[in-house]
Amino acid sequence: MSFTLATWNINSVRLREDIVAKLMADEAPDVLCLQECKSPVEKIPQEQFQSLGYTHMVARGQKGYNGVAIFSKIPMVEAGAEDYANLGHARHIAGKLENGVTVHNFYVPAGGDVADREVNEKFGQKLDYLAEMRDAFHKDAPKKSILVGDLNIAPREDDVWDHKKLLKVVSHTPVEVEALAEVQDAGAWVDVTRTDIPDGKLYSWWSYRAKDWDVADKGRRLDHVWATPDIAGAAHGSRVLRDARGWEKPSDHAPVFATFDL
DNA sequence: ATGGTCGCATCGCGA
Repeated sequence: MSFTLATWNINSVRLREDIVAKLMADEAPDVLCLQECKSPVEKIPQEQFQSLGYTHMVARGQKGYNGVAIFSKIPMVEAGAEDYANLGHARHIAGKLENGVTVHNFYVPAGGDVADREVNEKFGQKLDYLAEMRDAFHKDAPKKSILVGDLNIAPREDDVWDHKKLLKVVSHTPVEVEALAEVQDAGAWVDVTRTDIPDGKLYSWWSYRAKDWDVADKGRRLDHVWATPDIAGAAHGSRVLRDARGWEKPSDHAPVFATFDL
């Protein structure tokens, strides 16, 4: 069977219910992973999504901040949720699809403005979160798994609009890039997006602060689709739906897609 | 070099 998965930092699922529904109607991924839902689970607007065929949901939520959800047309059993670095934040949810594939949906801490844990506690929390992700995948090797989400790190030079200008900017510092590589190595995760689209600039986020985001194109690839080696070869058709960044009242992130033929 | 924009626990904070 074949299924398509998308990941999207939605920046409030309640405010943007209609563009989530638009994505579901127009693009119809079988599985849609959202981050920054900014909603308690019980206030996630499920009715419209169910009517579009997304009859299965697993989610973790909190009021105002964070929050992750997986909507699926494929039956799903919840496999769990972790609170890495003990932040008490809703940043991870995992679901197991009935085809045996486990989907991990992450919202890694952004890390604040200063890339120094001595003066910026949030940066330390980001590094701690990544270290605990690494340790968890090292301890329990993932199989038949997909990891997606807003990882808040753009690892490659061509994942940012200007590598040199961003070397000291949180999301592209060498220490973060190394920490993300350690997570990836620990689970033997394959970067599906960059396997499919190996060359050229590729972004999934553009700041709200640039009114001419499309022309200026000062983007970063913060949103990722990874898979374990046993299913990574089945992946194809990766893309960023850049158009969605220009929709009415947009999120500052665009959805990232991949299809798996299993 | 600075400030710029969003969303919500809304006039401060996180992104």
